Amino acid sequence: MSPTTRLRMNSRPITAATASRLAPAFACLADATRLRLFDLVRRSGPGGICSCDLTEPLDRSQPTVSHHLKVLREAGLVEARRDGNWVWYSVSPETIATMERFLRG
Amino acid sequence: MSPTTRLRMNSRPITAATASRLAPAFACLADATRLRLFDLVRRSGPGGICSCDLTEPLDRSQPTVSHHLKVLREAGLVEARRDGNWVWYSVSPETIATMERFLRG
DNA sequence: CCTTCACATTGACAAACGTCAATGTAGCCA
DNA sequence: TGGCTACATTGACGTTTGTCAATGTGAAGG
Repeated sequence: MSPTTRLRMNSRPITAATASRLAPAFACLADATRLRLFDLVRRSGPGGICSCDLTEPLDRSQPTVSHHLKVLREAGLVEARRDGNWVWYSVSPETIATMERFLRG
Repeated sequence: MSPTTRLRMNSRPITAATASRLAPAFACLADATRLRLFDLVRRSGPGGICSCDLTEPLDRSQPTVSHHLKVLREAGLVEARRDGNWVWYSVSPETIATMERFLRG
């Protein structure tokens, strides 16, 4: 018989469905470029940062940065606000808080 | 001139090197199966959980579970302790704490 | 209109990833 | 020694991912 069969768990493990909702959020920060991108957006404060100011510090092409911003936006890590020609990105705190709660256990 | 050129940042953004060290930790939890695997290990408490008790609740083959455990171990999220034929896995808290600090900002 | 600027989308490609069947390895016990 | 058990490794496969060049879109200014 397997050794932990009779061990009691502290609480229920997360379901496969919950994991499938949580994993994409972690996947957002699984790439170094995207992690730095998120970091830059977060440090820009509540006003946000313009997309055009992100290409140079990341040393990536404009389409690549645009792609990563889309991934971050669709996962709910950042939000975009249009102002004329410019698009300002800022942090959307809810998903980050969910990830933090999971890590805390 | 770009709109945020003269904005002052709260502090320095993380370097590319730091991001390259942090991203693999997030990549560990970027897959739903591996996230559930980590969750199961964590809930098993300080004594850890035996590898053979992880295959069935995850509905994955034994080599797949073994592979994911290796990824988690090499990233410093879990640690393994051998006891005869069995291998017990438990959480290694340091990397998780680093991820948590990053999320907190 | 026409141009320019900021940003998004498409298409393509190499690299990385998740998965399993098959096989290998190491420890226990008779 | 031989066999059984728990786990690791290998090899192969289709899928996903990060990247950029080329192109598209939409808003502002003349």
